[in-house]
Amino acid sequence: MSVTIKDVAREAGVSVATVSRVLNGNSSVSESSAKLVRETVERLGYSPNFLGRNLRKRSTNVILVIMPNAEHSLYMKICVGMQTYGQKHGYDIITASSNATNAVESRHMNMVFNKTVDGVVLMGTSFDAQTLNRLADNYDIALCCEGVTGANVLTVTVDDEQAGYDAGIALLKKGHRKIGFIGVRSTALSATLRRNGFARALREYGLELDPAYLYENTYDDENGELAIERFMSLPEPPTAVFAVSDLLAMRALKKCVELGLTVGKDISIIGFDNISMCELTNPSLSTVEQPCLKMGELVARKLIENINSDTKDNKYYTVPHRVILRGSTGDK
Amino acid sequence: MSVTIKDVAREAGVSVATVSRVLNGNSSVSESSAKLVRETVERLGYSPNFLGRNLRKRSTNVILVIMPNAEHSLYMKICVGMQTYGQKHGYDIITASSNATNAVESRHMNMVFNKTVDGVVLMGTSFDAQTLNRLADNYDIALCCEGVTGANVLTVTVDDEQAGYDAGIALLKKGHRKIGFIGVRSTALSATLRRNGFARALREYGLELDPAYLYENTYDDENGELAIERFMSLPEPPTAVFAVSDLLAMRALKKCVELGLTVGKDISIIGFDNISMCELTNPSLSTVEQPCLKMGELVARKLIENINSDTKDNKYYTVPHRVILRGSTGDK
DNA sequence: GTGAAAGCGCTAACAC
DNA sequence: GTGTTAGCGCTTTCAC
Repeated sequence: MSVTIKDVAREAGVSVATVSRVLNGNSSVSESSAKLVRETVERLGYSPNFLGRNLRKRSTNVILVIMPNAEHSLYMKICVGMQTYGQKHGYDIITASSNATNAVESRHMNMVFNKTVDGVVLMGTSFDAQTLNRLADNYDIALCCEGVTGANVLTVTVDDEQAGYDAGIALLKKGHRKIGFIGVRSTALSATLRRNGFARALREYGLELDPAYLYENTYDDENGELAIERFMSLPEPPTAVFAVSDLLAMRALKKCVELGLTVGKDISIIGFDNISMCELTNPSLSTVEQPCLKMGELVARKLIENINSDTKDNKYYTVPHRVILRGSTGDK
Repeated sequence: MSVTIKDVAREAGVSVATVSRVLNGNSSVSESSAKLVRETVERLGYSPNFLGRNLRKRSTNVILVIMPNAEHSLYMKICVGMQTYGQKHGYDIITASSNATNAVESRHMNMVFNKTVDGVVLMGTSFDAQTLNRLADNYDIALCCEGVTGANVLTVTVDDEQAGYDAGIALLKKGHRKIGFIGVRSTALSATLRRNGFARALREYGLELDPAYLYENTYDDENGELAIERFMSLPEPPTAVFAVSDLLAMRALKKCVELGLTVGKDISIIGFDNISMCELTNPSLSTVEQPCLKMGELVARKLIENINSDTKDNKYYTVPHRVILRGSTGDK
């Protein structure tokens, strides 16, 4: 049924080694044999079986990305960046989603253990530092978007603390002094770092992070709405809000509009990520951009370098973020 | 370095065949050997190499999904549905994006040819019917979301014509008679079918599809805005708009708001897909839901059945859609 | 119930 | 420049 290298060799009247050489193009083959082989490959519609090839080579040139939520366009954009780099260097990127559960994440990690893939990128993992370090000893793994304290593992993120600071400064510069913070309470570092940076910005203006202006729960966008409800019930509601994700911010924005507020005037909102949807809200949403393509390319490059080297680079890389002001933020 | 079945066999003092039998649990092995093997597997941290296993079994239990645009949450949601079914039946789902270009799609198809995956689902393909039929003869492939006329290939979509009809009727029932249509001009069937259904609804109310109310270009969301600009410059602008995708509809909605229109009152808008973002616009967006999870499960089930059978089911399946009315549609 | 051995399709070391 | 052959890790027949 399926045509193999043997069939090609027999048809072309050469050995399988010659066919293999032509296909891989590293060893020297006479032009006449090469031509003959290429023609035969074409004629039979032969495509090398990668299971055989990879088994022999002990590598697959495939990288797995495990993400908590495949419906979040941020992650998929990063994958596009990885693909861009991977394509140029002979690697395929495949994805799997863990629904942010450890059990599913572990299941997918089997693809690393059983050599289905050469390496894995974890976009926000449920593994702890100790586990990650143990894994990194034996396999090529990288973290992206979300670092883990104490994990001595290749990591690519934005500088979340600085990004939080920059978002805060952007609002402070617009004259806002009462600023609500919609965060996430979890083991995840990034949300905490963003809050820390935000608090640093406030301090620079002689302000403290008022607990009343602090709403922290999960990334579920419903919390954007709940936060606004809480903030607006205060005697002195904030005039601006910083949310650690665009989805939270969008839901907050929607709630504000429903409450009759003019966003960008009565209240300013800034999100985080710069998903494409930011430009489709009314008004469009200010945000802190994560350079997804750049992040994807960097993590792919570093991971592939690790795969092909015996000295692992387990450094922590940060990529530049960028505050983007749109209609949802205005002067106080 | 990597521990193999041989190591386990040696350590446990049994043959590799016995280890294999224990691992696969089909053949009969004495309880004592089985226990011994399991303990040794545990102790050595053994994980079977899938390349070896798959090479021998001539299958990988992996299905590839090729989608034109990985950032579209619709596709990812369908993948979640596929995963749900796949997980229960021992299949992994991996994804790749083609950026809607034939070259990239073809490149990814290599994973099918070289046996890296057992089958493939194409979410809107650039291959023509003839090519698809030829491929389907030799490989297990399925189309999802978007059928191809003349392709005798397993396909799962909503009934696009009926869905277009239902969307039209929903607006007509609200009293609208001047309805703009934002469509897509391409080889893709679905957009055309939706327009046909929409036209059928109009005819039922004694109306014709007015070319002035017809804007057809690409899925690029910018067209939502351009369409509204065109419609609103007409002497008699439409009082409602039906767009063949939520993204087009959202961009149209945004433009209407910018023009000072009250969406849901001055103008009604209905989209297509029911992506989660529909509830985050202001007002929230009416739409025609594609049952992503159901579609994913169905296409996974049918494709896996095909993979494991020698008689291929190449039928065209439709799944039920649903009109969801939200704030963006109101009475005329 | 268990082991020996063949072989899945391929690459690469070795011989010529 | 080319062919022969071992072997990647696994499953599965075939003996016993």
